[in-house]
Amino acid sequence: MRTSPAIQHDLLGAAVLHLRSGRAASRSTLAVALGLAPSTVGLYVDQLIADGYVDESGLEQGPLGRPKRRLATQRTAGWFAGVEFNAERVQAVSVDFSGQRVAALSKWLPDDADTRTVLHAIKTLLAGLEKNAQGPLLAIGAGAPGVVDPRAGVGAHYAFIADWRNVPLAESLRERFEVPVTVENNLRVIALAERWFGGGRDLDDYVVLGPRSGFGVAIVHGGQLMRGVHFAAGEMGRWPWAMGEGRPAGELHDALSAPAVWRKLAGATPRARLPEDLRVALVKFTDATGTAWDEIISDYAKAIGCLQLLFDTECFFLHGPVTSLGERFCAEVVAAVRATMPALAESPLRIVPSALGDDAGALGAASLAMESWVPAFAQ
Amino acid sequence: MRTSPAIQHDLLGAAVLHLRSGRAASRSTLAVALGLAPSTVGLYVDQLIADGYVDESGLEQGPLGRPKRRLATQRTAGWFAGVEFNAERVQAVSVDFSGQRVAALSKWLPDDADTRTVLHAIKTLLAGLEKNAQGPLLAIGAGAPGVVDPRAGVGAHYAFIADWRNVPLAESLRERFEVPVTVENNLRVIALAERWFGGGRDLDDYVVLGPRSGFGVAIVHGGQLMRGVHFAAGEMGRWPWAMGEGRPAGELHDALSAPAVWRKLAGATPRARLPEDLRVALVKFTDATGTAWDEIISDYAKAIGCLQLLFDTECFFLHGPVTSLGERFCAEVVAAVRATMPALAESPLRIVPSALGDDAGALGAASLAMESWVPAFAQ
DNA sequence: GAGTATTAGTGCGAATTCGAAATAAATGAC
DNA sequence: GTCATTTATTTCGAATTCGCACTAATACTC
Repeated sequence: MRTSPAIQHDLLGAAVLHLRSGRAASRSTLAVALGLAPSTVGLYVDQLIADGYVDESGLEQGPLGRPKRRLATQRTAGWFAGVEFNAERVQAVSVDFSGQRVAALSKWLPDDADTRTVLHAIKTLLAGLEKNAQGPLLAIGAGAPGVVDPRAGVGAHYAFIADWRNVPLAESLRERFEVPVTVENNLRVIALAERWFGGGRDLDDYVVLGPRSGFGVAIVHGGQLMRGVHFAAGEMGRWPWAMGEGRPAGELHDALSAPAVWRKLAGATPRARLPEDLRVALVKFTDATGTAWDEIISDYAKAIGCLQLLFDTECFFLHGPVTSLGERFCAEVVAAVRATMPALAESPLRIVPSALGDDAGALGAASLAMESWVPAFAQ
Repeated sequence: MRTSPAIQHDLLGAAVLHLRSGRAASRSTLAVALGLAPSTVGLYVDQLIADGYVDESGLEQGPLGRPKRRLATQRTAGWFAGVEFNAERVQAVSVDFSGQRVAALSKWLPDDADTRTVLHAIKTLLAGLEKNAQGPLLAIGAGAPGVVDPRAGVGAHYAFIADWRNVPLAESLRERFEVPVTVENNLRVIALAERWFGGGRDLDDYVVLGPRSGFGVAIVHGGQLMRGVHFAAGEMGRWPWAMGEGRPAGELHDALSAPAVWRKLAGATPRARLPEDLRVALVKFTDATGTAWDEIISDYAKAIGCLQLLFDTECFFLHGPVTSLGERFCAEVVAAVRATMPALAESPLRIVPSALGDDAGALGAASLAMESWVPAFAQ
C-alpha cells in the first residue's frame, strides 16, 4: 500500500502532457521522461488515476521482460478550447482530454470588424462548442494576429482590425468562461499545432513558414518557441528583397506572400477570398511551369536557404494557402536551394507541406491550452 | 547546528556560478536565483564554505533590515583554462576561481600548420599557464574554428587547417591534463565571453556578429547558445548577397567580412595580417567618408536589419577586427537600419562594439570551463 | 514445467528539501 | 536606551523524493 499521495501539481501536469503526447505510455517510460524515480512516478500515477485523469488500458509487451502497463489520458476528464482569428474570420475547436479533436466552428467576420465584434464572435463560438461538449472546460488557448504579449495575455496591436490595441484578451475570456486562458501569436500557435497534431511530434528544432497576407516564420528552438524580446520575432516578410527585372527593391512579402504567389501564377487578380484564387492558380500550375513558377521557386529557395544557414534546423513546415502547391513545390524548392547555394549543396534540408488543415491555428491554440493546464487543487 | 550536509553536486555548481557571476551575493539572493528554499541554500553554502570554494567577506546593508552576509567565490580554490585558435594562431588564458583573468599566452602558427602542430601548440600554451598558476587546474574549455560537436568533444571539420577532420580535441586534452574538457565553436564561445566578461551580463537574448575571414553570427536565445541540429547555425556568411554595381551576385562574406571591409576602405590590399590593414584603413576612414564607407554601412544595416526582424533580440555585439571602427560605425549602422527598413524605423535597436579585446575567444573558452565545472565528490 | 534472464512496478527506510516559526541584525521612532 | 519594523538566516519537524531490495510478469532454455 502506498504511503502518501504527493501533491506536486505542476509535475502532475507534466506527466499528463507526456502521456497525452504519447512520449510516454507507462510508469517506467514516464519516469525516464520526467527524470524522476520510478517509485515517485508510481505515486503520481496513482494520484492521476484516483482523480480520473488517467486510465490503465492494457499491457504492452516489449521484446523481453514484464510488459508495461499502458497508461492513457481519460478522454472524458474534460476538454480544451482553442480559438484563432484574423481580420477575416474566427475559428474554434474543442479537444478532449486525450488530445483528440472533437468539434470545430468558424465564423466569417464583416469587412469592418472591430475589436468589439471580434471579441463577441470569439465568445459566441466558444459558447457554441461548450454546448455540445462533455465534461468541464479546463482551459482556453487563443491565437491572435499581430504582436501578442503572452505574459500579460494581451493583444498588443494588429493593423487590420480597427482599434486592436492592448486588448486584454486573456482577461476578457477568463471572466466570461472562468478557466485559465493563454494567448499567443497566430503563427507561433501553428508551430504548437505542428508539435501536437502534425509532423513536429519528435522534433525540437523546426521552423514554420507562414505565407498568408504577409510572410512570417515561427521558430522552435530546443522545443521552445522563439518569441523575441518585444514578441516580434519572425517578421521575415519585412526583409528587403530584390524584386524582378523592373522594380529594383521591395520587401520579401511582396514576392512570397500568398497573394503575391497567386498574382504571379494566375495573373493579376484583385484581392479576393483566397480559396478561389487558389483554384485558378492550380489550374494554371498543372499545365505550365513558366517563368512565374521558376521565379517563385527561386525566391522561396533563397529565403529558406537563408533561414537554414542561420538556424540549421531540422525541418521546415509550409503553412497557409501556398501549401496547396504540394509536395512538388517543396521538392523543387529543396532542389533549388541545393543548386543555387553552395554551402547547402549537401544539406539534408527538409521542407514539408503541413498535413494540418485549415484550422491549424485553432488546433494550435488548443495545444496552448493543453500545455498550460495543471490539475486543480484536489481536496 | 545544521543537521546533514547535502551533496547535490550540480546544484553546488550552479550556486557557484551565480556567486561568481554576481547574479547572487548572499544566501537569500542565491535562494531566489536557484529557486530553492532559504533553509536549503543555507545547507549548500555551508558545504561550499567547508570545502573552501566560497568565503564570507562581510556584510551588505540594504535600506532596512538585517544586512546580507556577502558571499564570494574563493579566488585560490583553483583555476580554469581557456584556449581558442584558428589557422593563424592559438591563444590561451587562465582564470581564477572567482572568474578573474590571471594570465594569457599566445602563439602564431606557421602557414602550413596541420592538426598535429595545432594540438601541440595548444598543449604547450596550457602547460605554460599551468606553470605559473596557483591551485589545481579544474577544467579546460576550448574554442575551435569550423564545425564543432560539443557533445562528442570533436572538431568535425575546418577548411583552413590541414587534415582537421573529426579531431577528438576534448579527449586529447583530457588525457594530457586529466581534467574535464569542453569544446565549442569559436564564435559561440565568444558569445559566452560576452556574458561573463562583456556587455551580455544581464542579457538572455543577444547576437554576436563575427566578421573575420568569413562572417558568422552566434545567437543566444533564452540564455542558451543556438547551435543547430548539425552544429552549423549562424553561417550567415554564405547568404546570397547582391554585390555592387558591377557584379550582380555573390555571398554575404564577400561584402561584409573583415578583409572585404578593409579592401573597400583601403583600396585593394593583398591578403595580409589584419592589424596592419587595420591601421591603413583607420587613417583613410578618419579623413573621408566616401562611397566605400556608405556601402559598408548600408550592407551591414541590411544584414543586421534582417537578423533583427527574425530574432527581435536585445543587443548585437560586434566582434573581430571591424570593431576598431568603433561607436561611430555602430551608430551609423543603427541609423541606416532605421532609415532604410520601415518595419524597424521605431526599433530600439542596439549595436555595440565589443569591449572585450583580442582574446575574447580564449576568455569565452574559459567561461565554457567555468560553466561546465561542478565540485568533485568530496569525501 | 522448472529455471534463468529481463524488464516493470512497488514497498519502505533513508536522504533531501521544504515551510513556518524562531532567532539575528540592522534602522528608525519615541 | 527601548521598542516596533524590516530583512536575513537558522532551526526543526514535516513532506517529498530517492535508492534499493523485492515482487511481478513475461520469454526463452532445457
